[in-house]
Amino acid sequence: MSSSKGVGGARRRRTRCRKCLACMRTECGECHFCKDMKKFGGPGRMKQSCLTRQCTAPVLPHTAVCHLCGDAGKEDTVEAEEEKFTLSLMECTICNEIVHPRCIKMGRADGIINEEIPNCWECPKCKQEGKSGKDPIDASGKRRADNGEEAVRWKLTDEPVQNKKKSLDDAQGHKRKKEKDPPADTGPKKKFKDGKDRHLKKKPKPPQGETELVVQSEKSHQREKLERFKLMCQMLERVKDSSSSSSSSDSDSDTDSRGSDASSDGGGSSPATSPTREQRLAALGFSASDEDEEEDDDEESHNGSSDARNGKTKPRMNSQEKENNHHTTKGAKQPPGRKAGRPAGQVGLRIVARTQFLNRPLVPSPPKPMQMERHLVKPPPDSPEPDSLPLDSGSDHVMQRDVWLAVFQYLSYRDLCVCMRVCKTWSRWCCDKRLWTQIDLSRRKSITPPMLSGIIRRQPATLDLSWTNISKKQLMWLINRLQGRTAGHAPWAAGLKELVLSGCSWVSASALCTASFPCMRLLDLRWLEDVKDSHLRELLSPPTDTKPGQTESRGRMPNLLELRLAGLDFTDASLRLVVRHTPQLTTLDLSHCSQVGDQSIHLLTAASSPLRETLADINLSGCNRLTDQCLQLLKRCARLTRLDLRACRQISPEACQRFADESTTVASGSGPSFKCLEEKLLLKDS
DNA sequence: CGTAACGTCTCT
DNA sequence: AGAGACGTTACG
Repeated sequence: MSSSKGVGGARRRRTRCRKCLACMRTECGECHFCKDMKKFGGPGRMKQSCLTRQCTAPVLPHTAVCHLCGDAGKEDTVEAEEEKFTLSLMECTICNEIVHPRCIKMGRADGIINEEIPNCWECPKCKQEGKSGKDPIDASGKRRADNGEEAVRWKLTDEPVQNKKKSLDDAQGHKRKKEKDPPADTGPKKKFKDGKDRHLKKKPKPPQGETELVVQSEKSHQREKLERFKLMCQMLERVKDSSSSSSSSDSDSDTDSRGSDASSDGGGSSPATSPTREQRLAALGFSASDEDEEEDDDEESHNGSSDARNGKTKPRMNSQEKENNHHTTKGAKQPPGRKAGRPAGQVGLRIVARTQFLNRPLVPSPPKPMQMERHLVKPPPDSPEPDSLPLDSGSDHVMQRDVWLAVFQYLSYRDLCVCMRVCKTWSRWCCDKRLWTQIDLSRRKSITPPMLSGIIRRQPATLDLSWTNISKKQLMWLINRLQGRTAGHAPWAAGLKELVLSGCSWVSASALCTASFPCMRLLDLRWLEDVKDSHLRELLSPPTDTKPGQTESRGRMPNLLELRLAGLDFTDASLRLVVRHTPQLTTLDLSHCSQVGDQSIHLLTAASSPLRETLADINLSGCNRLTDQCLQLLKRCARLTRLDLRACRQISPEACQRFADESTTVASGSGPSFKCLEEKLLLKDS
């Protein structure tokens, strides 16, 4: 209490935005905090928000006003973007002052805007003064980092309040207080504590054996940069040569040209672990290996972006989480052909691991509980700034961003990561979400907070998390930030279109039950652990918390085109829900579903089933309850072009052949077309 | 004024 | 470091 803080007024507490998906939810009634609430029969001591309702974009309170002019935010009064900005209230994360940028005669470019949190920046004054936080420890970790990550933490410490509180405590002889605060450092010390996320404790040293670039000298580092730069220029030349023939332009579609092997191949069940996948992992900030992980000291703490807003209260793992984390650790369901060793000498991959994953432990310890409840991750810009590449000379490189991006789109994920090391600008550009439409983290032992924020930054349309031990909390966190505006989620999110969760546990996948997915086209739940009918019911049934006005409730994934349920032990009750709530399915994988029988097929192909008209591809391999009879039923599927009946013990090859033959005779009208079946019917194998 | 819950404190 | 407690703030 030695001093009142020099700048800013009393700190304004942030409050719910009331617009994000989380805010729109109703309380789950099941989480730790809900159970504490009086309304749910608890003592009401914890006074925390429901875990599923934690706001992803907390705003300044309505009563907040400009420190200088005393007015509220006035961005609504103008149209132009920049003007809106100068008239909005901006809160400085360092001095806490809330001002209209206009009142301090500043514009967007003058401060460091924290895009994770509305109305939040490091004000020009603090920026100029080189302040970067209130404590030196902090400073090291929260600067804008080399790779362009802006690691601004959410810190809402209110020093005046603290002081106030302290004095209050002193006066009252606070009951809870323990007498151990050395008077001298009380003030500053408390500051340090704000946000327990401040565990920026010394970063672990790299293990002795680690070499690679970590021990590179500054000189060779520069040289390396130069080499890469040259390489890129050569590459550009090549691209220019070839570009005349190929119509590039749309980078989205071009991602395939980089040899992406994402989930479309059937994702999780494929045992292959290609280098490309690893490259992507690496690109997300992970080294290619499952096991490795050196940490090292670095100027950047990626942690920043995954910091808790307030540090501590929120992030708690409920027992379910623990269970979840635990269970996958045991690796109970490893897919066949799991990669054993790690590729050696993946320098590029290492580089990334080093720059982005400072907070990972030295040893791949069992997955840590998630601490991301309130972590806010900067939404990806449509096209990362800046527009051009500044050179040391002071001028800009002749090639503008678009040209560079045209080059980048030809790079593998691994190479993109390498490029991210070249300079800050490249680092940003390489995070362009158009370069990252698919992200594959399958078979990662642990999904870490940095990986999660890496995903959010890149906003993939396709996300493969199969055979990982992702926890429910993590998945919920992701979902909240990957859903598009159509869902009323993070408004900047484009909307996840394909999600692969095969081999995960139901406990984790149940996170899907907390949201709706209007954009979702493919959902892969194959070989999910511990799935019961009741679970699928929860997932497939329309959300119960529909708004009062809503009469018609829709399923969570009304636009799903492909659903993979292989290896799950559900009954026709669930299948009925599939028919009802995912009415547009064209592709359905029911292979190795022990309960699927002729009756199931009847359900799918009944006159009342919309799937009868939409299904084009059905995988029923390994469904041993199916008999020859189901083939008659399957003829009802007008659009069927592919049917997999391998390993169906009770289906005779003869019936199969007959089915194929007959299909050829009903060339038009109701039956499947001759060509398609002949080509694609997978006959019972020998 | 009552309810929700943010942010920080203490305890283990 | 995590969990729980609680003063305090935001808001209807």
